[in-house]
Amino acid sequence: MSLLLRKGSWSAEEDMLLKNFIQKHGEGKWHLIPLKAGLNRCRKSCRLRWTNYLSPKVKRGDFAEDEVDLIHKLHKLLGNRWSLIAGRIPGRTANDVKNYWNTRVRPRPKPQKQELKNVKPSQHPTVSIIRPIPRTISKTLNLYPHIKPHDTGNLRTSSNDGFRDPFYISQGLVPSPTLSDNMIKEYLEKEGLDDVGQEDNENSLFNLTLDDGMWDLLHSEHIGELNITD
DNA sequence: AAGTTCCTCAACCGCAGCTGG
DNA sequence: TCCAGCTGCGGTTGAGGAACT
Repeated sequence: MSLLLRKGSWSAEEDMLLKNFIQKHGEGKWHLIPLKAGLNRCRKSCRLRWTNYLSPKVKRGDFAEDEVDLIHKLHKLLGNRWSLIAGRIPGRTANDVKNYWNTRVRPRPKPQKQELKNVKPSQHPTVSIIRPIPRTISKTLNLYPHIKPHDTGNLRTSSNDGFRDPFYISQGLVPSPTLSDNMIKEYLEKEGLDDVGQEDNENSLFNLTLDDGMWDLLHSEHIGELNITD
């Protein structure tokens, strides 16, 4: 007899089963949930339900003004990298941010039926999709073995020399460039930004997750040459 | 009051990256 | 090196409630 997995909205009972399982076993064991929690749901559905709705970390309600501001700034830098953006906004999930952006910021007006009729096939607009250039980094490459891998990739202020600590992208195996305050200031001015991300409680200007797209952006036309220090 | 359209957001789908055998 | 399984991500859909006619 084949076991059909349930789809659609979650019941209160299912929520309770999922909560109980995660309280007992912790997050991350998604493959065990359908088996051990007594839930007739696929593991993807369970993970999504927890991360987007049931987790105590999830903040409900409307976005505050500063959250909206941050979303706009980060989207300008990162594009549709919803999980990265959400990672900078405590309590908000990638789904929240994505939904917010698609419904409030980028509402697509539905074309009227008459308008559709009037558009000939040859007049359909062409849309170019620009994606970040994929960059493969060897996991065994470590140019600076004396520096321990850093797993956050956050940009932080260094001591008093005007330069920021080296940081590491991805798995933290490749050293990043070091950016001077002037370089960052120049970048923010060019982009019309006053600040990005969250204030560090020390003396940093900002604390920004630098992913591949941002790396390429900084590395190419916006900042110019970057220093690499050891 | 009833029918229709619009809007929101939870949930699904397909794909890519990672990991371990 | 290949492959299968797992996880996480972004794009999209659709149910259901609100607003409008």
